[in-house]
Amino acid sequence: MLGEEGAAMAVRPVETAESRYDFAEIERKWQAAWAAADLYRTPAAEQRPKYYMLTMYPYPSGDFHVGHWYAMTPPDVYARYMRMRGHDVLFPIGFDAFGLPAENAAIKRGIHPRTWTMDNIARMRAQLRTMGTMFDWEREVVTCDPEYYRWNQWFFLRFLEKGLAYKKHAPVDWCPSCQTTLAREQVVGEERRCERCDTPVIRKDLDQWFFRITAYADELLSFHGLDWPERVKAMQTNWIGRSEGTAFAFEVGQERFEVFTTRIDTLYGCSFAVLAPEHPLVERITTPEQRDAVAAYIGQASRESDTERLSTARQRTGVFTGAHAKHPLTGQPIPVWIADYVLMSYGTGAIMAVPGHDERDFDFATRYGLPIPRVIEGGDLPHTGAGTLVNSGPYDGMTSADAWNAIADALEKGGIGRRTVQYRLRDWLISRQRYWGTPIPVVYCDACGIVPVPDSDLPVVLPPDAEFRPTGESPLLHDPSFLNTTCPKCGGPARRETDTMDTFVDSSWYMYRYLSPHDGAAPFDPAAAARWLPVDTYTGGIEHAILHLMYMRFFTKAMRDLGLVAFGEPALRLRNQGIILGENSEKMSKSRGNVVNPDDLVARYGADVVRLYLMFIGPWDQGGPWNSRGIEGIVRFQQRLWRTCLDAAATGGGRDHPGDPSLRRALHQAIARVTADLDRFAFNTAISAMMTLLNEVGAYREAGGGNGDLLREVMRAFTRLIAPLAPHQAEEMWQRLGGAGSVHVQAWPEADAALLRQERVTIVVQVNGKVRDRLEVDADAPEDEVRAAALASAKVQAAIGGRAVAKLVAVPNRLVNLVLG
RNA sequence: GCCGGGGUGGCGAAACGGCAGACGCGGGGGACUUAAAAUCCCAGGCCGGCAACGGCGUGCGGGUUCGAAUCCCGCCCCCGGCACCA
Repeated sequence: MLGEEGAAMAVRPVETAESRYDFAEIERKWQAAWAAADLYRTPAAEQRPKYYMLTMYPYPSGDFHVGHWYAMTPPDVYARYMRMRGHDVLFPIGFDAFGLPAENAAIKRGIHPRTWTMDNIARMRAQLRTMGTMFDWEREVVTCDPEYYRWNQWFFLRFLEKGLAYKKHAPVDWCPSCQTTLAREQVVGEERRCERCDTPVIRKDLDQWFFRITAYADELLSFHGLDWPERVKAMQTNWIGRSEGTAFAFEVGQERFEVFTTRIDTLYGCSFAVLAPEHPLVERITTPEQRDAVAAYIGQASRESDTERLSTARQRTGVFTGAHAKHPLTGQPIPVWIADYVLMSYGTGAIMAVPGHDERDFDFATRYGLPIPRVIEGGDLPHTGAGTLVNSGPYDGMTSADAWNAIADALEKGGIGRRTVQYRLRDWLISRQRYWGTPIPVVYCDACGIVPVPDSDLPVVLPPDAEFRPTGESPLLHDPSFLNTTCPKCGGPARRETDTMDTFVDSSWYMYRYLSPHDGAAPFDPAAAARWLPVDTYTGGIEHAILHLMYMRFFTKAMRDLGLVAFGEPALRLRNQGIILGENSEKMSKSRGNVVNPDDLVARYGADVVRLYLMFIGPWDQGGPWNSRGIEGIVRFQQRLWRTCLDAAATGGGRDHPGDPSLRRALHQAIARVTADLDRFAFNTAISAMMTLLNEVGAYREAGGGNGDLLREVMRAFTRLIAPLAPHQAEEMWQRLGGAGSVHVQAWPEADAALLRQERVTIVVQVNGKVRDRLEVDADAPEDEVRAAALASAKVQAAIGGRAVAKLVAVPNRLVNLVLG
């Protein structure tokens, strides 16, 4: 071509071998450059507003799968974005390094858990680097390091002092496969299976350590000031299970037992009472004639597993104790039964039965021929709703709501009962009968009993030369050097606690440890905490909705009450990722053969494309199936963006073109959209806005636009917009476009409202709400002008068909609706 | 049963109460090429029609409104959580 191109000739970038974007080379280059320049070090001095971006630290299982990439990309994007928006960003990473898989590897293959764990961590660190993440590795936390877990022990001791940690003999859940007890939260589903390994748990009576999370039950119900998904809040609320009711006692001769009810308004309908088979009073009140039947029933109930008890749920069974209790208001004797539909673990383990107005009591009464009185009018029995009271002495004629209060008042006045609140939430069982966890820092002394290990003796370190037995028993039980110690109080011989802590203890406060990961004097540096906490945005999987996220909230509240921090919530905003499914829309698994390996993807497409594609699939909290065709669309986008960038760099001078203003407007529209979309974690629409902008640049070139200055202006801004999502390519583009320094420390572009304004706008003309024509008019044209133009339209006139226009609705710059009479 | 979230083209999905289907995938047509790949362009909800155009369309039935995917009421279905919780 000679000199300047023919004026109207389309100028568009051409694909050549040289213009192909070489992701492998470029990604390697910039990852090395960033590391050498320490680009992602958290700023030490306070200069700009802080932003603490946190993602749930991974378990070092050995390899990241594509789900980890899906989980890790948005926090990285957001951290980069907030940095460009002018914040000092803290974006740390670490490893949740204690846990059973490491111990299983030790038992099976003779590798020490520490070796297994640290090897995995090394491999996963490298993978996280190939993703192009901006984690600050200087702050890495590895929870199996004594330097970390000593502070678990320190917190345990503080909790012990505060009465927030205690030991109790209690019926607990035991996983026979993991060979340890579990917290109630770790037993899932109707079949009561171990959350980790899916084995049905069994009940055991053991001495175990608990954290008193129930002390914060009410406070945990308040999510005030938290921007968390409804789903998570609902799950926690449901788990805590608060219910308001009335507690009162029944007298049985000299004995008495308390019951809890939420339906005190139905008290006059109580025709019998039921105790849980395990209730301590059963033995004392059972009459001699009933003794054999009761003993047989209790024996049968205790032999049955929970699963069996549940499978016969519809067939309610029970046995009469022979005893009678006195109705607190009528004084009538009512029979006392035992039945396994009453649980010892909830409320008081005893109930007042109101068969007329409760399904379960109705079934039971029907089966055993007990009376079913009606105390609320209307409908067939059982009638469980509210209504007007009958057969209720002085309360007849009252509504349920009024009677509820009146009867509660009467019981309180008579000293018989009181209003009270019950929770389903139980205290957090933290004892684990495993080796690979934090030793619980107490010793047992024959003279002094349970003695806490003094702070100065921390950490209590796991013995490194443990012997892992094929039986799966904790090596700590058989390690004399660990087991035998002296009592810190009396100096006599003592024995160490061999239980270790639930690994959820580790994860309950790791966001604090990132502030000063090597601090030898305190769990975290208070000055750093004041600067950075609480976490501004926290991301992770929905599977932790109850477990980790509730424990973490509890820890922060306990730390606040210990005077360690000034706030009560650790994370202000929470966002959950969805799950990436296999190409066949099923869960990815080796057995299904639909696993997508991220290392293969990175080798084939590069990290930027994988990041972009994962974010483009759809709303992040929704997840979705992998699509190997879909990622090719992102490859095309990447290549087209690259060619457009080279083209912009090579195009000369400021040759004006009539398309210039609309291209510049397209840029500012894209800036506005991408900014708003990233703010709301809508990565898919942010990317589509960038694709639209790229299409606009293509159309501009297609139409002969050749203003090189404008093209570079657009592409420099574009480069900054895409920098959080495709950090490597953006860095390379930034350099090619003549930008100084790293693109990742540039200021985020700002949309100019004046440039967003259009000179001409398209107005939709509706007749009776149906679109009949479109008009192009000047922006902000006066209404009567628009109205005249609308009425002048032949299409509109045809639709009106000579009828009268009764009403005209005009929305400026948008539409006119003609309503016919 | 209770709680939470959904239901929009062939597919993934967009849409402050104001042009439904942006953006992308797939399929279709075309340009370039000896050919293919790559790239670029065009069309693209469904039905009728060569077309202009018309009708119908956001799970179903009502309602509010000049105007509803969006708000309200009543259902249906799907996903997730909890579930003998007194």
